[in-house]
Amino acid sequence: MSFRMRNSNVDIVKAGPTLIEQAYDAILAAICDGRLAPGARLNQDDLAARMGISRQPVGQALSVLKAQSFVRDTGRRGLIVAPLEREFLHSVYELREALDSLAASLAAQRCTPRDAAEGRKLVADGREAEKSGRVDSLIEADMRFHLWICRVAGNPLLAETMRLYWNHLRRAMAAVLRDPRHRTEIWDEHDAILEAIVANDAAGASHRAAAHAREAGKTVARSLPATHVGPGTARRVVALSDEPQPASRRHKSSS
Amino acid sequence: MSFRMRNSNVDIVKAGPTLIEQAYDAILAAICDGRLAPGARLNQDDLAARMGISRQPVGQALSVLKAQSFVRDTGRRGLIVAPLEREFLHSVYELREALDSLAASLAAQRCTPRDAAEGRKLVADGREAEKSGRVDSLIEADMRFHLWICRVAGNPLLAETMRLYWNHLRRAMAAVLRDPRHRTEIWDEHDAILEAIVANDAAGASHRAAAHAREAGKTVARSLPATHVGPGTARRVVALSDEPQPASRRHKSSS
DNA sequence: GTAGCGTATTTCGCATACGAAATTCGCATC
DNA sequence: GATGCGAATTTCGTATGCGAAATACGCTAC
Repeated sequence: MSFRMRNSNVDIVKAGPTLIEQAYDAILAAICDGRLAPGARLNQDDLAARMGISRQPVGQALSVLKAQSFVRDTGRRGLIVAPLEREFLHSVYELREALDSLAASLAAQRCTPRDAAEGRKLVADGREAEKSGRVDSLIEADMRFHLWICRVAGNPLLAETMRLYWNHLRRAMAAVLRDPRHRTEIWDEHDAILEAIVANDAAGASHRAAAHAREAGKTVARSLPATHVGPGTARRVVALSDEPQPASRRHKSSS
Repeated sequence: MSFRMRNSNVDIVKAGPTLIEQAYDAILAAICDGRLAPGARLNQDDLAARMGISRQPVGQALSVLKAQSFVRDTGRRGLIVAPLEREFLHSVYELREALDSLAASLAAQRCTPRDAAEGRKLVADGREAEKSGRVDSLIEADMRFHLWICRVAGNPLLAETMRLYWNHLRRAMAAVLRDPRHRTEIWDEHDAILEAIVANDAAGASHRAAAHAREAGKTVARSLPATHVGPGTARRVVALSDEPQPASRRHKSSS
């Protein structure tokens, strides 16, 4: 038996990443970075073949993604990637404002020097990404900074909820950041939030975070004038792996 | 979750409730009203047999419930009903305070006379349930009132998120309401929130809702002193259906 | 050319089959 | 009686098979 003595405890037996989890991660990543376009039709057989696994784990992953509004039932047959709808993103931003505000407030009450150092590094990374001009780097830095706040806030449910919301936002942000009118004060605002948190100024951090989220929401609303970038787009899906994998790979023994 | 077209001429084709959804509803209901005790081990075969279906839809339902923290991986083999942990409920109440506050504020800005009538009826029902003294009726009335606010708020994502949180809270509330020290001002506070919403007083509604949630959280913390009502309890599960169903029922043709 | 209709194909939901990991039980040993 | 080891059992993850519903296709009639 796999008894592994650590210095104090025995380490928790972690169930290895199952194909379900891998499929979930892969599909979600593809949706969020746009490789699976909004409105694109999702085919279980197709996805399974691309990943070299059977339909079963793909179906389970899709069930979860459906519950999280990343994919949507067409009513007839099959699923589509959730369209980028203005209304829905408005909903997300409304919640985000409340939750970011809460997170910043809590983080300000719990921020340790170690946390502060980490936060400062994340802001520095963000400014770096801003200079580089690469959109995906910017989005990632943005997301990391805000999820850092959630982690410092010490509320796991808040962190998990925001992880989901951010994956929704990521889909829209690519469009926003390509928009020439996009805001350039983002990392100054982040810096201000950070310093309020580090200074244990809960009210200040909360207020700044709410204002930041509100502005971000406005920017997205401006860049997404169409009701939705919908099913009509029907761009060819380039997902996951273009070549169907040999498809036979018994269990996880070969991983 | 599902966006609903208002006065559209043709009605949307709704895919009938699949066994996955039925299994999800059944298991979630059993968890929330305590028929499946916190910490109880969940067996796919067993659940499937009780419901007279195969493991496949049960497994998919459990995947979703796991993502929503209603069940938890044991790490080794199988799942358990999530224990009622004080820390986790604290997390839920922290979020609830922020979201109820938001919901009340939005609802106050959108409340129509028709909504108001509905809300008043719900409060009346709640007072009735309070007189009856039946714990499950009280919980249901409480939940309905707060979800009414979310619906009036007009943010579908908020409503769905609060639906999940309330199902977590329901599990704890049975214990709280049986506690003789439980608060009796609940429906007075509800009434005050309602009247602020009806009067379009966003700030007042928001403030009262936040205070209400904060008090509710304190009460739960008081009634759940133990770190968790955990796996040790191991009470016999009386779930769903005690007799294993004949188990053969081809497809959904017989539904 | 278009409309109507019947067939073929796609694709999902669900059931079942199979292998692997891990627990449980039994048995032998000290 | 307690302990160590191996076989039987449990139970999950995954693959595959099957039937149904809906779409897509093709054919015929006008």
